[in-house]
Order: sequence, then C-alpha cells, then structure tokens
Amino acid sequence: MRLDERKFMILRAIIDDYIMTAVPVGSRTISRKAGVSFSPATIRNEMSDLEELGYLDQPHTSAGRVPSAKAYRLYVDHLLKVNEVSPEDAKRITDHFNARAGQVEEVIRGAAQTLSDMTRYTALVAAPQMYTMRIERVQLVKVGAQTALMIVVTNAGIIKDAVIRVPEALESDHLYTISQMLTEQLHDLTLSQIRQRFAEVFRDMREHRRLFASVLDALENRMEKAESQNMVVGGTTNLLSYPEYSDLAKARNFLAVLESKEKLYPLLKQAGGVEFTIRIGPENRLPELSECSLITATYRVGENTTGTMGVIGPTRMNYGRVLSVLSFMGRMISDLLSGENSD
Amino acid sequence: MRLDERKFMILRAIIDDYIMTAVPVGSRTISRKAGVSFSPATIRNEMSDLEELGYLDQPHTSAGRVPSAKAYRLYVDHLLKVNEVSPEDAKRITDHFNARAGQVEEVIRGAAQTLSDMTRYTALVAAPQMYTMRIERVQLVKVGAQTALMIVVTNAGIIKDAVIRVPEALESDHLYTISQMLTEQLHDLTLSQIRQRFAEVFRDMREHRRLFASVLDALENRMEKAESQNMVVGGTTNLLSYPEYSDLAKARNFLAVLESKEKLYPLLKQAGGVEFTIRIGPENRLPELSECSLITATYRVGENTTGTMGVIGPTRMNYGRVLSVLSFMGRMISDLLSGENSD
DNA sequence: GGTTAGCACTCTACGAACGAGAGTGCTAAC
DNA sequence: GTTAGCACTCTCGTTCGTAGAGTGCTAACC
Repeated sequence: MRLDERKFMILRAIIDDYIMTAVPVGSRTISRKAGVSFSPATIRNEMSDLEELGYLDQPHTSAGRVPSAKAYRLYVDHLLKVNEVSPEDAKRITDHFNARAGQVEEVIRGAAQTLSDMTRYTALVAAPQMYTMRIERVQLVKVGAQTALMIVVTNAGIIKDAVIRVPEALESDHLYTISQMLTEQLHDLTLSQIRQRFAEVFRDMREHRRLFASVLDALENRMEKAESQNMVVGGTTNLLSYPEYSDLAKARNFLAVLESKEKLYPLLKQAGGVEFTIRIGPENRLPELSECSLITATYRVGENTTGTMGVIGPTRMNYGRVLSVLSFMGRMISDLLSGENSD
Repeated sequence: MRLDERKFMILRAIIDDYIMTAVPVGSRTISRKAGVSFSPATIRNEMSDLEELGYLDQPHTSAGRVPSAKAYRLYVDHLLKVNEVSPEDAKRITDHFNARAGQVEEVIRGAAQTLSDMTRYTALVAAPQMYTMRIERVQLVKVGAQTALMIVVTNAGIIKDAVIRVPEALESDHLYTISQMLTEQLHDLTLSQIRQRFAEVFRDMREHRRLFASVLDALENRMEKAESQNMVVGGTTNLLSYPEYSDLAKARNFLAVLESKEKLYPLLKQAGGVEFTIRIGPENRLPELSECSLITATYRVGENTTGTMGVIGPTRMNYGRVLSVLSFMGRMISDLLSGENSD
C-alpha cells in the first residue's frame, strides 16, 4: 500500500484540522471540507489505510483519528509551505524592538518576549556563542577597593560583564591604562584565540600578572559557564491555555522543565549550526517534552558567530507560522546585534 | 461573648492544623490533639461560638471549620511567635550565597531563588531604592561609534548599567576624562540630588552639554523606570503544588499576575519603610491574590537605602517560618550589598 | 452550669448505571 | 471504485444512591 495523491490530501486535511481544534478528526468532518468530494465512508477507508501505515492514531475505537508523530514529520518534510512572514507579523516584530537598546542581553530578552507573544507558545533564546566573536575593547572599571567590573565589547555588542578581583590596590587611572593595553593586545581576536595571546602578553607585563590571570579567568571560565545561563525563556505560561495541558500534573511537569535551564540549554545547543531543526514529540530527548514539538533556528551575528533560539509548543503546533516568524526574527536579531556598533 | 483563654487555644489549634493539612478541621481532630482534654461536643460548642465571632468559616454545613482572614490576622498579631531562624535554615541561606558576586542584580536574583527554595512559596525581591544611594563613581565606556555604556557605582555596588547615545564622536580617552570629571562632580551625591548639581556642572562645561543631558536622562528616566523592572520573581511554580491551586483556571490567573511586574511592584512598594508587613487574603488589593497572603520585609543597604522583598503563599502559609527566614535574609542582603565595596 | 454521650440530620465525594452523541467498520448495492 | 445503511463501540455528562465525615440539638451527668 502506498501513499497516493488522495491519501496525502486527506492526511493533510486531518492535520490541518487537528492543529486548529485539538479534537480527534472524524470522517464526516473531512468529507464536509471544501475541495473534498468523497463521502464519509470513502474517507473512512482511506483513514483506515493511513492508520495501518502509521500516520494516524486512534485514541479509542470510536473516536476520530489523531495525527501521529510520523504524520507531523511527513507534514513538515513534504507538505509544509513556509510562507514569507505576513506584513502584520513583520510590523509587530519590528515595533517590539523599536525601544530596545543594543545590549546583547536586552535584545535576547526582547526576542524571547516577542516570539512568545506572537506565537502564543513558549520561546527560548540563547545568547550568541561567544567563542567566535571578535573583541573590540576590554575595559576595567573600579568598583570596590579590590574589585573591578570587566566589560567586554565585541563586534556583537556588549557581552555580559563580570566582577573580578583585583589583587593589587590599583587606582582608577591605572586601571584605565591597563584596560587600554589589554584592548590593544586583544583587539580583533576571538575569545578562543585569547589564551595563546595571553602567553605573549604575560611576558611583556610581568608586573600585573595576577590581574591578568583574573581577567583571563573571567573571560574563559565565567563567561563560558554563564553561557548556559545566558538563555531567556519567554511565555512560560502560554502553553497552559492549550487543552493538551488541562491536566495539572502534566502542566506542572512541563513548567518544571522550563525552570531548569540546565535541561533546556542542551536542547537548543544540539541544533547548533543548522538553520532550522524541527523535533517532533518523542524526537526530543526529554520525556517531559514527549508531547511537544521544538522548532529551533539559528541566527547570525557578524560573520561567523551564531546563536540559537526556539519555540516549544504542542505537537500540533502551527509549524508554518512559527517557521516564518522565527526566520524573520533571525534577521531582526542579526540586524540589531551586527549593526549596533557601526552606527 | 468574648474570646476567653480556651477559645484562643482552640482557634490556634485549628489554624495550626489547617496550615499543615489544608483540610477543613473537625471537632474530633481537635479533641484528639495532645493537650486538649475536652470531648468533641464541647469543642463543637466553642467552634460554633468562634464562627459567630467571625474567626471560622464553614465551607458547607457538614464540613469542618476553616480559619477566616480575621483568624489569621489574630494569629499573626497575637498568637504567632517568630523564632530565630533555625541553624539549618541559616546554613542553607549562607551556602546559597557563597558563590555570588557583588553585583546588585546577582544578589537580588540569588535572594529570590533562595527564598522560594527555602519556603516553597513564591518570592519577590525588588532592587534597593536608588534615590538614596550615594554615587561613588560614574564611568562611560565606548561601545559603538555613537554609543557608550554608562556604569554607576554606588555605595551599594553597581547599579544596572545603561547604554546611552553619545552625540559627538568621542574617543575612548576623551570619554574617560569626562567620566573622571563626572565622578568628581557627582561623588557622594544621592541620585535625587543630582539634578540640582547638574545645573552647576552645565555652566562650567558647555562643551559637552548634549552628552551630559544624555547621562542625566539615563540616570533619572531609565533608571527610575527600570526600578519597577528591577524586581525578580522566584519559585513561580511552587504554589502549584498546593491543593489550593488544583483548579487550573485559578492557577492560570495566579501565574498571569506573577508574570506582570507592573502589578506586582506596587504590592511590594506599598510596604515601603516598615520592617515587616503581612497582608492576608483580601487585604491585598489584587483580586487574583485574594486567597493568598503576602509577607514583605525591608532590607537596608548602607545607612539610609532600603529595598523590599516578599513571599507570596496561600493564606494558610507558615507565617512563623517565613518571617524568620525573611528576617535572616534581610541581614544577609545587607551584608552582601553594604560590605562589598569596602573589602 | 459546664460537660458530654447519643442521635438525627446534612452535605460531599465517589462510583455505578444509563442514555445521547459521535464515529467506526462492515456489507451490500450502485 | 464509491457510497448508503446499519449495527456496534466508546466517551461524556447526568442522575441516582450510598458511605463517610461532621454538625447541632437534646437530654443526661457531675
């Protein structure tokens, strides 16, 4: 038995209907649809075939049919047309960002908020990978007697600043001079090139060896560690309004996952590099998300720095719309983060 | 009819039991308690009196009794003993903070997390009021061609930095010089004293008028506005595990409030100044929280700067424990934020 | 007079029984 | 190959009845 034209058409109609209503779809429903000229009985035969092929599930004998994960997979692989984002959507997105400043964190936060508002699902946005960013400036600002704030400006804007210890008691002016030296030495390097570079710098400036060690530490450890923290979740409670989560226990489980960034970050990270990934139901590793789909997308910052974002919804999510919104959002973030430093 | 000794005792037993179980308390339950030597019938008579006095409610004729808001009020006003925080609790709190750096935002975030972990309720922590902080240093760091990051260091640590526009194209060195001037002029002033001060500064340095205007703007507008944003909510989903919220609609309503900081902030703000406030059920303005209690506490930073934090739980929350944890946490935050700059 | 045992009464929670409605699967006719 | 017809199945909402918990009242007790 093969998936002929008509089966395709019927499957598609079922998926479309189920995405809208979340109610098992019956044969009558399909046969009433515009463009369908078969009786319920015929549809029933086809549905029976589709079930045998594994594209449909039956919650119980006399309910309608529900698309299986395999069906969604077919849907996104072959049946889905990704439309250009609608002008209204585009406007809403750009409006959201008009007030935003250029700090990485603010852009990320705004993106998560906007994504979840637009899709009514839950959005994840991770800050761009910092290994490949080029440093433009490093500056230390005195905060306490033995502490300083380190600010790193890269071609993608400011990365999260960190408080570091300053072993010696240095005056503000002195710190500034050191900052200038650091900037000179590190300018245009990526974070991953820094360690080698530091070896050289060390030789020239033995005097502040411990301070430099602190800076290096902060650059490498703190920032890499913070990366998994540097992820924003938006619209956590959106999913609660879908009937899939009318079961409180399920809802609680789900919310618990969203609160643990340690679990979420790998999900996004897995997708690294590829422009879009769609993981449907059990294709997600986490059992808590086995009834969810996750669509991730990559955004670029500058030449070779990328970041990841994603949208989590029920498996019957509106894949087409989410994809188009994500794609537009990707361009938006790229513009905001890449363009910021040259204006 | 008056509240005699015995009625007090019985009411207290009922409240204690209800706080533990969330199940309406019957007369038998009380009479079985250690220290009570009356039969269920006697207890019933007293309960009937207590109901008439408005301290108990009856969900329906043949259920047990439930404490009213008035009862909780009495409880916290007269019956509650606030114990010193237990050594285990104290240890857990301090442990939580060991890894924290001294930035205001991090301390705030950590406090919310810890409070909610410890109490299993939902925690709110607002950043300290900035009007009364004294400025220690202002520094501008060049970020883009026409943008700079403004960092303000106060006696309570760093306040949230802001990106501002630099109208003129200034070099890094020049910005540093200006920063030094700003620091000199503004040192030891509170944020609220700045506007006057700026008038004078303006006269001396006409040259950078527009830059200063930006700085002033950022200091006043952005930061005051951000204040309501500068609040962290922790343990949002904790309350979902209480039977009070087994109704999904209620839970959703509640979570929606927690997502809107505009609604939450005034709740905390109302308490300004007083060391502790306890608002029980309807005493909260928000109808969504009419079945919750909110305990707020004030923490001090330095001499006359204060901030507010709070814990939201069901009306039958464990008032004693929350109060003691809040009080310890207040001291903790004060230490972390006031001490940071002198080490 | 305060306290208590006894008992009828009330209300909820829970499960069984039942009918309506939606949908299927099969058969036979077109 | 398509469709009408029909018996069958399963869920959902309703109703009904019962068990259990708890009250309120009365009368007896100390």
